[in-house]
Amino acid sequence: MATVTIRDVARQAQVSVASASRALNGHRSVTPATRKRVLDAARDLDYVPHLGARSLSAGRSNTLGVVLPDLFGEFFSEIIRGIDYAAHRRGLQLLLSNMHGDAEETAAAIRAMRGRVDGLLVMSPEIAPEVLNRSLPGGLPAVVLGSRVGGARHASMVIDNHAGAVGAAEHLVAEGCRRLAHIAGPAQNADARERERGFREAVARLLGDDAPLVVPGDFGEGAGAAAARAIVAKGEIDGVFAANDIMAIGCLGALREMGVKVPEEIAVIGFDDVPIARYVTPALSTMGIRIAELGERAVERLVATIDDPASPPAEPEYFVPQLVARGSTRRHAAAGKPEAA
Amino acid sequence: MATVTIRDVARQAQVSVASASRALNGHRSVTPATRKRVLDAARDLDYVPHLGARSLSAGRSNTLGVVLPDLFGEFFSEIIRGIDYAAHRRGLQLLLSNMHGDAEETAAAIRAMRGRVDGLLVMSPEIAPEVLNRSLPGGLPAVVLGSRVGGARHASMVIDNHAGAVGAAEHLVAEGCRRLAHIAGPAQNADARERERGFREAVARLLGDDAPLVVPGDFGEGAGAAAARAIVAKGEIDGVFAANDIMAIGCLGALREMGVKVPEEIAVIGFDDVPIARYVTPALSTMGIRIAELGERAVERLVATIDDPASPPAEPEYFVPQLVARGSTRRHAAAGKPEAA
DNA sequence: CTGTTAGCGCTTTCAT
DNA sequence: ATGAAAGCGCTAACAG
Repeated sequence: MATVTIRDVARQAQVSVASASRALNGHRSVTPATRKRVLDAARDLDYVPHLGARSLSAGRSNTLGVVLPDLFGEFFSEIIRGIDYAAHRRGLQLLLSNMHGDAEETAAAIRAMRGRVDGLLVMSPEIAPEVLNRSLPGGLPAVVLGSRVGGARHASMVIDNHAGAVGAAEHLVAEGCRRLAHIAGPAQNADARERERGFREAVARLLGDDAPLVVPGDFGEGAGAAAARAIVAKGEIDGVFAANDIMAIGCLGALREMGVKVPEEIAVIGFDDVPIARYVTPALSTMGIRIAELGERAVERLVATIDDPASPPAEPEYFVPQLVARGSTRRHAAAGKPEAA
Repeated sequence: MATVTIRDVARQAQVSVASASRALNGHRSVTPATRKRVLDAARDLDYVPHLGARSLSAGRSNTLGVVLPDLFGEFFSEIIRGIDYAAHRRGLQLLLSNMHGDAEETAAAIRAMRGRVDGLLVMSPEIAPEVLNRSLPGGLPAVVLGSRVGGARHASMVIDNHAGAVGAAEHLVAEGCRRLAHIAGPAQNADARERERGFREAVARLLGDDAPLVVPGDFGEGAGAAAARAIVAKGEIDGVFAANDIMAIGCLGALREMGVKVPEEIAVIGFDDVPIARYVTPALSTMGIRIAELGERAVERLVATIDDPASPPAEPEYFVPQLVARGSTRRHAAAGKPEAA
């Protein structure tokens, strides 16, 4: 029980703590003999280094701080998986803090990481970039996920929501839909706003429709179902683009209950490609983000920044969602590419 | 950029670091005047305490270590959510390490937490309890999830896999199934073994079947599909209990492809109640564990142990899975409780 | 190659 | 109520 420290090891091995430290850390300037003595002592005493102390003295914690919003369901676990994978490979630990709250709480969470992490991964779509930027401690390397940070003081990785939304609309049109509707996400969510904007632009351009039906939503399943009812009530609509997969799935369920055939009568496409999308019936078409990959890439960039703090100041990096066409939009008998014709 | 320390605050406020520390931490023995000076200085300098240093000197990190297996898909995100929620409420941070590997790696992960956490939450179904027990640092409070730790040196919370499996079999029989098969999990997984054992016992007791069909699996979707084919090939079977939901879902898909009607011809039930279960068609019946709740409860227990290290030594706490009956087993027209008749 | 000496930034006796 | 000083456990110059 009596926690054994490096001093105990040193004493037992009959060397100074300095030598013990060197031996333990594999420095070259140690006689094989001493090294062995130290290592043996460590083993005998079942010594485990105190990483907290090491961080303090070495000025490096080998830990990455991760601040995520709670709102993401499967998105959350996927991105963590990617982050964890990349961090793990590099022998880095993760200090996690997923947010249930507002900007203030996020700022607090970020502050709470001071002195415990070498860098920060922050994802915070509901908070204005400037606010976020202000909360980020000056000296600490950080990578911001999802939102574009104005000042560009930090690296950022953003999902090209606009392009994704355009892609979704294009796909629906290619599949023969002529009256599109959109189920929007929360108004205060920047990603959601961009998706709506992309949708409106694409619909105007492709179909000449300047006032498409846009039903408000909140990224939740229930909102998707409610939207489906509104859409059916309105009539005419033969293609729906939901701002995320969860709402698309809610929509699918409600359409089925109402006896509307998907994709024949109404085609539905989502956004994200969460794992569930493949399992619903019909399988959900969606604009897929390789979420885990995004997480991995973020770690890579963060590590690069940590290793070279003077590195080039942060071109935002874009992730363009890719169309994943599944049953919920496949209206053509053949699966061939329509564009090829 | 020049990181501001408590000394800077002290100097600016014209007091000693000791007083600064006291004021900052809300100790009572500080003149309101001094306190104000210190707090103002801290604000002016934008001081953020160095939590790593604080941990070292105070001997408390306000951080919980979490070691989880990577193998759990949605299970993972749910339990993290529960843990995070409970930790967050108590102002605790989470140091995360999810394992991709073997016992050795797990041991390393656990060791790597020394000196950075006040306690440990470990879930490690693939590793023998004794090995685990040995890896756990002596002085560190810990709660083990999932496996029953032999020595009982640590608190543990276990899922009653056996009872869950029995419940699943009973439900299938109550729904009128007479020939049951089981899709088993990985042989080295303790949870999986218990589920199989429970299934065998129940089938023997309820149907007098001492050698039911048990198809091997690995908790993956593909294994579930393969098992479905084996089961259909064998014929006769009218009820399937899969050791987890993912395999059950794979099974459902394969059955549909083969044109087998679920639940009319074959009823299917899973284990876990991952979020996806509600979304497949037909919706998957399953033995549900309130995963997030389990995580929360684990934190509670861990905190209790940390606060009172001399507390009673670890009765294992059981979580009994509850039947969640959905479409994949509902063979009666009415949804009323069959037992009531 | 090894030991001695300073800290890392903070909390906490122990005096005053 | 406040300050001086001693460490938490470890690493990193700096001498030898």
